[in-house]
Amino acid sequence: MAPRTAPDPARRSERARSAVLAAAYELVSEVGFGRLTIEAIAARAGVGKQTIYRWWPSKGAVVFDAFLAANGRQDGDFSLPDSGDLGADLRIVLRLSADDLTDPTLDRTYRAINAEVLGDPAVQAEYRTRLLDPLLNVTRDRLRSAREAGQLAPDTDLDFAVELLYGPLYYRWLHQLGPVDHDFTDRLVDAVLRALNPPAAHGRSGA
Amino acid sequence: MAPRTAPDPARRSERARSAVLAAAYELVSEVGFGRLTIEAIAARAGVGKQTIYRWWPSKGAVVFDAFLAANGRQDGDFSLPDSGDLGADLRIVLRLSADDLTDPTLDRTYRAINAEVLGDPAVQAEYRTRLLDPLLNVTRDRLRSAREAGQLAPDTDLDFAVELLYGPLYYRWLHQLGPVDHDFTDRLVDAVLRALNPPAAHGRSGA
Amino acid sequence: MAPRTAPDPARRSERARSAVLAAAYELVSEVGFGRLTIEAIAARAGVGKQTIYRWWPSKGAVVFDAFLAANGRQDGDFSLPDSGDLGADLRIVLRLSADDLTDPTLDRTYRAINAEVLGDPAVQAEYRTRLLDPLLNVTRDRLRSAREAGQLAPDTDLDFAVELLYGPLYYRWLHQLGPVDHDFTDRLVDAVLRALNPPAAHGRSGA
Amino acid sequence: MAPRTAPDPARRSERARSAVLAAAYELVSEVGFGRLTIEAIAARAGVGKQTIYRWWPSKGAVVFDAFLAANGRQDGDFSLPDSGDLGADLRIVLRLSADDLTDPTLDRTYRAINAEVLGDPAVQAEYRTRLLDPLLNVTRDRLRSAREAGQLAPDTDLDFAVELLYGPLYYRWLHQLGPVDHDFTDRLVDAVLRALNPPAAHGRSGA
DNA sequence: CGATAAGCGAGACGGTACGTCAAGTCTTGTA
DNA sequence: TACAAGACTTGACGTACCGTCTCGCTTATCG
Repeated sequence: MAPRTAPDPARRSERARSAVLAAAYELVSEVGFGRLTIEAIAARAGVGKQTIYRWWPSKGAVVFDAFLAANGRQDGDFSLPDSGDLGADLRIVLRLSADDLTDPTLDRTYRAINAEVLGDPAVQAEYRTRLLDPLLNVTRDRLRSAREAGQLAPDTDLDFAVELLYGPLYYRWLHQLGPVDHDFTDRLVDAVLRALNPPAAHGRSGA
Repeated sequence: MAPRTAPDPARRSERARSAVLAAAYELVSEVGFGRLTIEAIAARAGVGKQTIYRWWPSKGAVVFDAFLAANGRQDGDFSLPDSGDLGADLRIVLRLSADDLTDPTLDRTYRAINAEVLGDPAVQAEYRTRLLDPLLNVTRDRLRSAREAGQLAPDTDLDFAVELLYGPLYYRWLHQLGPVDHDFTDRLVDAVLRALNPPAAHGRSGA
Repeated sequence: MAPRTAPDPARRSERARSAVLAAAYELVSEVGFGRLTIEAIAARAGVGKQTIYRWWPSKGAVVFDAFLAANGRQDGDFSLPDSGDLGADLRIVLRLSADDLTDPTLDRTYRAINAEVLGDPAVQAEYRTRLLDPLLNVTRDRLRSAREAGQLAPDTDLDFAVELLYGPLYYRWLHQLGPVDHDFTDRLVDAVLRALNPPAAHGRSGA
Repeated sequence: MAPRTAPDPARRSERARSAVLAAAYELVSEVGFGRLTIEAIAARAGVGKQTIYRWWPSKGAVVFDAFLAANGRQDGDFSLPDSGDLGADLRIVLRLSADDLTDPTLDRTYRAINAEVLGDPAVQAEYRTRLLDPLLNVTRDRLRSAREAGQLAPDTDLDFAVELLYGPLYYRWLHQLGPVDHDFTDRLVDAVLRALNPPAAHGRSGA
């Protein structure tokens, strides 16, 4: 009944798919997302435009897939260490995030993606499910395990905690308010842990 | 030295200028920044395209000016209350920020501007000087007065404190992680004050 | 060697081609060549501008093709009658030319084309090869056959003769020096034949 | 009552007038009529655009005036020699015409003017009265004096004769059918005289 | 195992918007 | 009040890409 016969994934050309993703990844870091065109991707990839339109709904989706393919988060295989020392573990993951944001190529691509996220709810949804939520989830999991271990108050709002942690990092990076370095992320972790611990929690994690 | 003879601001038509800004402001909230076109702005404003190109370097700059003109931050005339109660004062300003971000029209325009900021360093610079820095400055001033009043530790890093405050708010709004309401901002203020005033507050800050 | 990848004529849309030519032909006779725009042709033809730019180098070339398509000289299939009576045959062809020049639509289009010819050497070259030379050639051929039949002096300069014939016709038409009618062309043929015949050619043509 | 107050010729700036004409004349020979712009004329002349629009109705009129001003035909002061030898006198004037048409600058300007003539009846009318008719008139006068001297038949159609003379010259020049040199014009004069004086010349003209 | 239907590259198509150019008009001092 | 200067509205330019639509040409099941 569907007038538009959906393409058959079984017959999809792997060669074309990866050429498109590679071309998109290169181009977005060369010219930025705004100046990136489907035609340029097709030309660089040696692919017909229709092949792109057949498999991706939008330019954002292509770049997105390209980013995921190049940065290997697509398999949800990453998690936080759990050394028992919450502060140490958070410092590790925030330092890694800072390193990513600081890498020139990733910085550019990240900005491109964030700009798209701001402008297109569909892209935002995909960004959430494929990139952001996985990161927030593993962080939340680590906080939960700390809460269960009694290192955080039983009523700690984990969602809120995660936002306290990543919000300032993201804010500083996006608006270039200062260096996104390990000193900053370490101080950030300390501050968030202070905020999360009730006043009476004298003995505390840092101790 | 200028290769392209610059237009003479003295001869600029105020009628055209304000018509453009009004049209841009309306359109960006109607169709979003991505679907906004210079031609549509010119048509709505009853202005020649050249008049826009003569006075603004880019679509982003027009929208930006339109936003500033409509939201009157250009005169730096706003500041925080200073009731003596830091927490109360911060709650007020964060609530106002949340209200702005929640207003449907402002939300859309804000996203458009932020997308531009991400894509164009020049736009970002203007965003910083004309919108963001004034806000951060008045907030920092309030924190400073609190520090001088002995309500915060003398070595409190005010820049960092400001980022702790606005970062999570912005993060939640941008990625739609949850409702941007007064409950959230109130809890945020509390958390930040806890982070700034460590649990053993008296002992520590007094040390 | 071609820097700009040439379009593939095999893929050319016949529908678009003929719609463009028809629109151009209509418009040039409606508004004249000067007020004719590519955009108007594209709009009338229901065609994208790019389709015109893809296949024709200039507005003049489009109008030109339109004229040829509408007046069917492109196949060089026309020739002069050869009744044996040179004067009679020339009178026929000049009368036909005069009729063309007198037709209101053709007049307007002809003027447009001639104006282009004057302003653009490339258009002129095409005008020569596709419109003018074919006409001059068949006329020259008829004169040659007359020369071979002994009706003209053996040393008659055929190129010159042809110019004597069409020059005054064209001149009168272009500058509107008088009616371009059969009386005029008949007298013109007589005059040219007198000019071509040596003084001693007593008995002949006029007799 | 007239809403648009006509400019007062008495207050006209001679400096501006001649600067405009000079600039127009230079530019038309540099870039051709098609690429000539009013703005360029104004800029080159150091004149406001409005000054041009105030005194000339169209680009064609400016170029026209410029041409006349530069080539001094505006005072109708020229005429043909009358040596008593019609052929010799015609050869002289046709040679001069050919020289004009051959001069690179005049050629370009002439083509520009003729293109305008073709496209605009108003320009054509002015061309007739200010350039073409004066030339045809003096030629016609010379032919008339020859007719009165019995060198041409009493019933010779002088208008027709003039067209026979200039038509082929103009035709060859415009369509670049061959060299516009003295050999050509001399042969043209001979041919026209043959056409006007039929073979049985003596008998006839003497009758 | 050969037909047949899909994905593929290529690229022409009808469109929209771009950023530029020049048209002709209007405004603002200056002499 | 004519002038130089130049900003204004208008409209066409020629270009870049959009997303859709044929084209032949592999390729890889299935009848």
